[in-house]
Amino acid sequence: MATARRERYRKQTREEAKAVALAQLAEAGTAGISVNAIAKAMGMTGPALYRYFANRDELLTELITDAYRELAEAASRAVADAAPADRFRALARALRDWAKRHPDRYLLIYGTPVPGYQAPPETTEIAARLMRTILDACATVGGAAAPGSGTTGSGADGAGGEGAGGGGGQCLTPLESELARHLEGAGPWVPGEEPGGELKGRALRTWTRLHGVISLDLQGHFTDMGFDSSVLFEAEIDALVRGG
Amino acid sequence: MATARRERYRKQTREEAKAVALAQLAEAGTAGISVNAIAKAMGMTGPALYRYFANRDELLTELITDAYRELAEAASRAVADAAPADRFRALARALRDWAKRHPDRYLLIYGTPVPGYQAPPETTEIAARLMRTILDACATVGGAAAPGSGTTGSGADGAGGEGAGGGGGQCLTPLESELARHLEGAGPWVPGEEPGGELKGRALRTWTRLHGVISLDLQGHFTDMGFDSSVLFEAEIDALVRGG
DNA sequence: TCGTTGTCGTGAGAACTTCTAACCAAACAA
DNA sequence: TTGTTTGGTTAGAAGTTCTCACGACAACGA
Repeated sequence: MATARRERYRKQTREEAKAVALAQLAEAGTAGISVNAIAKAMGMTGPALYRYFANRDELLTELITDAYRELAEAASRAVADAAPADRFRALARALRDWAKRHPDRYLLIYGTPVPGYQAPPETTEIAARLMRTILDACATVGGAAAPGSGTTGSGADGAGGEGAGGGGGQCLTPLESELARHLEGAGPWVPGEEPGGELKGRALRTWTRLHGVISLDLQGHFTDMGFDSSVLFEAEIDALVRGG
Repeated sequence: MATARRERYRKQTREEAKAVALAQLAEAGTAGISVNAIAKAMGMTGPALYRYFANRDELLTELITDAYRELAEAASRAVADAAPADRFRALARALRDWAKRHPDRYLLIYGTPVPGYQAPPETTEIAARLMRTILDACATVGGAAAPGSGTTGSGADGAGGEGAGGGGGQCLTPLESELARHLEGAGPWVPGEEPGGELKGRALRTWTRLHGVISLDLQGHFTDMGFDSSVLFEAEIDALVRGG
């Protein structure tokens, strides 16, 4: 099995190329990633890299799926490490922490797509895994107690989220209930048993709300507004565990 | 004043160039905008366009500020045309409608920024105008009735949003109140009198939440999930007018 | 040990890109 | 009419992605 050496070497240079690409991404954005420059930084000429990546897009795609996988892993690890009652907050904070630690990579996943770009099937598989994590975490907050649409989620141990305030949580607005009904029959989001419409609605809200503050924060739209974005983020977490 | 002819002609070709650029943007993204190709489509050679735009970035910047201005105008027009009680919903829908009508231009404003890029001062002026519109619309929903931090917003005619459901709206979670306190002293967001912290918090929540579903929708992250994003959007509007 | 095979890297080059420089003609101003 | 400004051209530098033909070298079978 001397051919294993080659395999290892091949993988090694691919990883090195991706590392250099990440450095370029951080300091000059997606457009700043140059195959030629990467090769030069690695001590070889441009065309040599085409032995390892078919074209620039393949390299970019690999960067995207890697980032996506890491984000999903950070999320599920945070959930696994937290006490049941803290899972939802831990998930939210893990998402934001990862994004703040790797802003360019987060925007690589959730940033502006190229019109013709088709996400590879592996990406959708990772998306499903992340969605599973979000759904499970949502099921731990207040969950399963709601009437009507049955939340057939998996880990539904109703621990509830330290209800400190006054108003009754978990009461959906009319349109939120309509959303739950609308989502009831929505296609297979995750492998395994499909959760109920209300749980899906909660997951969707957490996803979009957290992404809303994270992305605007990363893109610098909060600069010069004189406030700490983490306070806003924590308030949104609070609103989510409260409002369902 | 024969020089006015030249001024007019100059403006005209600039507009034509931007129109061609928008077409390229729609079908190939930001990276697909080529000065050379634009010039060729207009019937001239590449370098000729450099008489009208200093470089590619200036053209891009003009596209961004144009889009930003149009979005802000669409928002304020929608608010102005709506009855006081419907202003908030009208604003939210106007933002989404414009984004769905011009997806690439919305992502030009709120999409992935180039690391070195510095937004021109006019951009921040437009951002302030849009924030003013959002703040005013937020002041019409439930507003001004909250105790504590005084909402010194301008058009605060408390019409309220058709409270159909049961639970009492406008009760902030502990962390939402903390956000309001935190925002109380935040720097000058808008020209004129500065609104109170609670109102700012509401505006911030509507901004980030609406952007969250709009951007994920435009970037195609909802495809193959089998639901109508407008239902989610309406539910989020509902949650905003309810939860403050 | 020799010969074959497959992989890796090189330099050359095509077809692009942005952007500068030099030049020319037409339109405007005095 | 003369002079200046403006808009267009071609040429070219420096960069990009990516293909191709060639040489060098390691791995493998006989």
